[in-house]
Amino acid sequence: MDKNELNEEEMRIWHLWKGSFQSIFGRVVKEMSEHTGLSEGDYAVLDRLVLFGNGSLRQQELADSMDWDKSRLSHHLTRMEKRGLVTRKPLDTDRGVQVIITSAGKSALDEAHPIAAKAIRKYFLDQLTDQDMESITKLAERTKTGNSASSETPPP
Amino acid sequence: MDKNELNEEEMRIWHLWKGSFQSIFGRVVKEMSEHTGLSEGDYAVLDRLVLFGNGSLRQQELADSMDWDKSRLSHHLTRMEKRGLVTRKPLDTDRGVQVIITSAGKSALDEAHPIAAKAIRKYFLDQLTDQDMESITKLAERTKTGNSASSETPPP
DNA sequence: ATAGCATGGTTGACGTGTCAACCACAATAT
DNA sequence: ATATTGTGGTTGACACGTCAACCATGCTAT
Repeated sequence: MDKNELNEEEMRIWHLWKGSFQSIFGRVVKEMSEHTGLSEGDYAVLDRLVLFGNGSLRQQELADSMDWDKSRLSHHLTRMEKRGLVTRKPLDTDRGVQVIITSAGKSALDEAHPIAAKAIRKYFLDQLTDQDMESITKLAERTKTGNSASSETPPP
Repeated sequence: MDKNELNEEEMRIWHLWKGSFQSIFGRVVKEMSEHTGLSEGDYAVLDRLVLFGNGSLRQQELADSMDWDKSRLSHHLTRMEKRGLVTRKPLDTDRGVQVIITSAGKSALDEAHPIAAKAIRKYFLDQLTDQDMESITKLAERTKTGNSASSETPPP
């Protein structure tokens, strides 16, 4: 096999894998955002705030738990703050910032949960065989890097 | 099982699947763009131009083959044109537009091919067992929609 | 004291994506 | 003649992501 190009079979696998992920994931995300007004990022932020911080986390912890860099999170929180989903409060102990979910954010999250669950079932889980699940699990283990902070059940 | 929420196991599978795709795909794309200056979209456009059109296609055909809407493609081509990777020429038969790869575009594509192949091998193919491949193939078949135009070997 | 560095964040510029509105023109329908 | 619909594409606004530069502050080493 020439290491510098892919044969038919290799291409096929790569594109099937890429294609099914993007198609399935796209449908889930679209259904979520259409029915809740929350983007994937919004949902991830809100879910972590209540799951890991009981409603608030410092910005750096939030960034780590999502594997987002600080800049991305800063921009995203600015947009979310503008929409009233979260608040930011500077800490005095430290130069850190505390991110706090608002009641509007909490409501949005509560509404989003069942919708996300249904979409994930419909487009993903219902299509999986036991073999698929085993395969997914093992591949994830095999390709895991120093996957630090994401040890608990994170959002979609 | 409550249809309105996901249990631990369902969550776990969903996040493993999402996580490994994004991690692997991210590494491939990053390696490609770092070593070639082409984004995933650039590469996809250029590859289809030569593969399906021997160097040129009308814009609508290109859009269909990539499953991009016309607006997305229009914006992307504007940027690519600015960088000298493609040219656009209006057709007189029709109100269509012909998209033509430039020699710079062709060179960039030629350089990108082996780099893409190596990255896809390193981060994806080398990690797959036969069972994974079977699983990927079957899941793709199971979730396929009216998948119209993308019948041939498309780029990353 | 002061220079260097790490921490925690913000900002601006720019590439990428999506949506809705628009435009030019042709083919039909009323 | 005038309106409707379809085709093929552009445009502007705005959400999202990434990168590099910046800022304030505190810690360490000289």
